[in-house]
Amino acid sequence: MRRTQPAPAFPSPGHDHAPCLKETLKRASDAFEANGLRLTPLRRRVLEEVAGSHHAVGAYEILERLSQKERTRMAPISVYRALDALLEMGVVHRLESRNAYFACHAAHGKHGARQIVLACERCAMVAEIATPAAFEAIDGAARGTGFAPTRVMVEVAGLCTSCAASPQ
Amino acid sequence: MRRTQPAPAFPSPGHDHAPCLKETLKRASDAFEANGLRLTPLRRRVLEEVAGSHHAVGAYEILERLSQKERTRMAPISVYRALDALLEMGVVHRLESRNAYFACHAAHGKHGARQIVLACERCAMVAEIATPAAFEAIDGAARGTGFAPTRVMVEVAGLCTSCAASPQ
DNA sequence: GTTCTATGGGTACAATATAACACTATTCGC
DNA sequence: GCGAATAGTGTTATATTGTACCCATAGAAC
Repeated sequence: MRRTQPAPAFPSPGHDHAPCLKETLKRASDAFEANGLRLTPLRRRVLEEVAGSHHAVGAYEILERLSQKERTRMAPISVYRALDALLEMGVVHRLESRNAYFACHAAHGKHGARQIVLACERCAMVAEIATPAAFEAIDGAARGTGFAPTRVMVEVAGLCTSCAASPQ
Repeated sequence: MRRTQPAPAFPSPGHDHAPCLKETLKRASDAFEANGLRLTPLRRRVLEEVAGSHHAVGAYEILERLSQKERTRMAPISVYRALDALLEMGVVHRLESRNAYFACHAAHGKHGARQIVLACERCAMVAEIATPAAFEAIDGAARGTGFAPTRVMVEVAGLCTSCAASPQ
């Protein structure tokens, strides 16, 4: 029975992350293929950095990590191009309030990311949760004014379970 | 009776903006005073630029406008400091998805800005509307995961009434 | 093969935001 | 009044984030 439970929004810090990563890579691979594009080595490496944890990371942090790991000197634009492709495929999202990027660890519905983003102010851990009622209320309110929404962004800053529990 | 209607979320482009501006300045003045701080000339000038329309403006745009109007050479940090003070008072908000700032043209409730932000992708016009149901759903969903929210940000990108109606 | 699109290397630069330090202005207690 | 504490601003330099532009290569399409 436990296997049918959804993963908790904020996995414990010590959880086995390998399956999370593997699944994200699989979905990325599928998404690119479905669009006639390629999950190239560069894109894959960038995705691995982003999806290597449940934390949001900055583009320049990705850049530094890759440069160190591979002893190459990458240009920022290379990372941004890879991120753009991954964003386009929906396997990576941007945390607008922090100029950072995080992997989507759950399959999206057909309407794209209708999930709210919870981002810990202390550790930068990120979780997405489906919240249809919120999006319905937002859509309704927006349309009620004559506004035609194309993208809804909900980001909640606060403390994740671990950080709220730990002192200071 | 018309005078008791709330202002429309997106005022018509040709509306008389003077009352909007005046009201915002008044609320700013009150807010600073209530906190033992001052709406200094610098802060007032920055606020006038931001509140001079219902559009979101960038910090460097404010900087350029002020520099031109007053034939002075201002440093970016001066604008940012004024913006910080105005943000702190809640009379200006930041449009996170566009690194831009806009004036709050409506009084806040006691719990700060529990309003969703509608931002036109074409003309950058911004409106805020209270949407309690959305925030309740978001709070509930977040707390349900053990997350402790401190700030909820809802930004909706799309087309405002005017832009949706005009061709292209 | 030629052509088209996708991909990415490289250089430079644009856009946004802040650090650090010095100085002035205002308030508050006496 | 006067000194101390805090708020506010000027100045210089720099950090952080993101793009423009040009061109080389690779793979698919015809």
